[in-house]
Amino acid sequence: MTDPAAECGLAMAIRMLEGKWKMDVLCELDTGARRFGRLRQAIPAISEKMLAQTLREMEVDGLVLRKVYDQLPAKVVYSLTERGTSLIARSADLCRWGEQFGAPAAQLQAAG
Amino acid sequence: MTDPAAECGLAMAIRMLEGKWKMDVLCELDTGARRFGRLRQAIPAISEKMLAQTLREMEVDGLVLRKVYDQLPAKVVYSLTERGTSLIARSADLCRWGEQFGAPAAQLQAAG
DNA sequence: CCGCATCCTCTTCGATACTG
DNA sequence: CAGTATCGAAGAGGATGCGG
Repeated sequence: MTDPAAECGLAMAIRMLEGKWKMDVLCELDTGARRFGRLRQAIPAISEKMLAQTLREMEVDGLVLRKVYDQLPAKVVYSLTERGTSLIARSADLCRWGEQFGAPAAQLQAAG
Repeated sequence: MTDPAAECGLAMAIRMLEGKWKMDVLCELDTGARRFGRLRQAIPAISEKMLAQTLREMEVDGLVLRKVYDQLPAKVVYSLTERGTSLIARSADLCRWGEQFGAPAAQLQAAG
């Protein structure tokens, strides 16, 4: 673990965001707090298993807050923590970078 | 592919950076152009296969430039493209975010 | 309604051996 | 020196069924 990349804060941010569904959940929760079922509707392609797993990981990383209401039927509301929202805010530069340089990459792949 | 996350430039940047070795190669090449063997020395844990594969992907994404010198023994030099360097520059905010919020996450995992 | 358990598949990655 | 080929292990992710 003496690699310089391991010490880089960017590497840590990438680890929290990599995976098939992290960005989808992050984007959805950025528009407001959501219940489990509502998230499933918003991300139709995701399975229950992966949604639960993704939310757990993001909760452990401190990106997502999980609030349980003890009632029947069960009710759980997910929302972004301050850490989650700050992550999005700090990603603005990189987001614009992707929008600016995204297209050429697809062309390279299509040509190759 | 109608997910909002798929259209986000950040998602594209993440895809280019995710994977076990992308950050290591990016950080190393950020310090200057390197030959294949030199990169292996700098990242001891990586295998030849994974280094070659990682470099290929980054080349396809337009992050890395691969320059071949037709001589014996073979000589290939890798360097960051302007796109690659701009990616690093635009990641500064996120990097600081990771340094700031990184430690608490490890504590959460250790506690859980 | 929320989410875990199981089983299965596909991709990723590591180890080893081989080529120009 | 700079890769490619092949094999096998490990993990991610999908489908389905069950429990609180």
